[in-house]
Amino acid sequence: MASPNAAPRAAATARERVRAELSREIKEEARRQLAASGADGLSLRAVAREVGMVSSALYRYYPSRDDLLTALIIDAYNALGAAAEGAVAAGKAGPARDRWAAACHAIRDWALANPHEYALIYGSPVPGYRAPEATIGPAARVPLAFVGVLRDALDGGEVGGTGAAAGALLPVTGPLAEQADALSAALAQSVPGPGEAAVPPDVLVRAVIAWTQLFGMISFELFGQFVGSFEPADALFGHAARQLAAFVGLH
Amino acid sequence: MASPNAAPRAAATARERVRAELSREIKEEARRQLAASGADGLSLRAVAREVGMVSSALYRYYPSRDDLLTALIIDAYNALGAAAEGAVAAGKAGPARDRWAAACHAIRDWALANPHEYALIYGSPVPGYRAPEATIGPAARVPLAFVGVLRDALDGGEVGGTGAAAGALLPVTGPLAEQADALSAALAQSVPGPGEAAVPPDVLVRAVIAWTQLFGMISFELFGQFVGSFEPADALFGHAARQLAAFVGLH
DNA sequence: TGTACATCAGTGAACGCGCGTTCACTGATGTAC
DNA sequence: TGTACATCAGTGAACGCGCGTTCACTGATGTAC
Repeated sequence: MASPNAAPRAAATARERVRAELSREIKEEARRQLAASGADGLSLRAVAREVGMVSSALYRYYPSRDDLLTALIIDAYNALGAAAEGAVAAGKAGPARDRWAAACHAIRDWALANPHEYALIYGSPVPGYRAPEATIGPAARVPLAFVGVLRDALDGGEVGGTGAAAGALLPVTGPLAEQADALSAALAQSVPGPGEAAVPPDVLVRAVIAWTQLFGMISFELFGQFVGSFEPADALFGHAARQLAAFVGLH
Repeated sequence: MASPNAAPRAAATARERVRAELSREIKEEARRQLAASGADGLSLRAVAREVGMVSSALYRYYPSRDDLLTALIIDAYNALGAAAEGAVAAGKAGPARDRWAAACHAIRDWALANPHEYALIYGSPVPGYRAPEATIGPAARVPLAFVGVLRDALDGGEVGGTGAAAGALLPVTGPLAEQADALSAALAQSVPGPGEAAVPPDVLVRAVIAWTQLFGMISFELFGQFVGSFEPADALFGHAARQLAAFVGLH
């Protein structure tokens, strides 16, 4: 803001404010079209039409269709990440297992409310589109929210240790153990976060399994693989969320 | 074949054989384009060009682009189903847990070898396309292959009963239990199959969880969510397949 | 075996559509002195 | 406060593309007697 080579004036000029406003408005309309008809239904010309501009004018705001799509992808990751983080934070007082399940529910709720945005980030890749690096950070928020739950639980002694329950758990060995160790180390140093305990590899691997299960189940629900069996999937989802939190070893 | 109102001659006429041949050739070319550039890259005109026909001629074989797509979807489901069934059958002599894991590996291998066909059936729905009833049967082959493993295992006493291992397993109750009961009953009567034992609801639910985990993990691998952590995912996959077979309760 | 007719496969032109992107331009808004 | 100039937003026309589908047509292949 007040840095030497920032905007010419400390406050945003009128032009800049209008520009930011219109950028937002264009993105909003694009999101509306995405929600209505999916990523393929997103057309620059249609967005321009709706915003009341000529199509070429959009190029003053987004250099190409892909850039607009990238903005939507980043927003979607951030919205979903925020939902997960919010659920975790809201459950601060309760047991770790509940926080984990709450994050799962928040993610599902968001996905059901925003199916096309979900499909955009977790469905088949958009053909011809290559996700830029800027999406990596926002995409990591959901997994990091789960890691946050794990760390808090580790700090509070809320992981594993029931003994009997561990009977059906397979040991993590070989190359998988190496990958998990490396990830655990990377998390410990790059994300100082609240908890200080490093996540043990076997817990991390079980968490990854739970994480993939979550998104597999949501995708199946959204993409129609449950028709005629577990539809509506609310009961299945609630059970699975709790079951997998238990599987991870959370109390 | 020899029924009264079948084809005019018992044997297919030359014309019919040519027609069947060309239908196959068109579908093959369509599959090639699908594999090369995904469902959106599939264009009737391009297929016609490659097959050496004028685009309108395709309409003698497939009434519309959607019908061609449907044919590809059915083939994909059948190919994947056959792969899963084959893996199960090949493991007949071994323990149930291995048969389950073998099916998982067969499915993943197929998905990695045919990513666009996988995306076609398990990725985000193709916009504007509505899957006809004819896809239901082929789509059921994979889940039914898993059910087959469960039934054989139940017949052979290869499910559950370890006691200690069941500690981390949550009971299946309420509406979920009802859905699972209904599905179990439907399976028992509509698919007589090899095993005679009905699948207990809690086993069925755990199997569904394992099933969704499998596809979640494959989708994450294929769609790039593991980059930088568990890539390559071979070790993770092998572990997860065995771990979830154990989770289901298979020996 | 031969002729008259019906069926079918494939052609080529056309319809109507929408798309992403570029480019030279006109005004309006801002900046410097 | 006023003028000269630079920056920027938005216009309108155009380029070049490919698509799915329809339709009247020409030949070739089959069928019936």
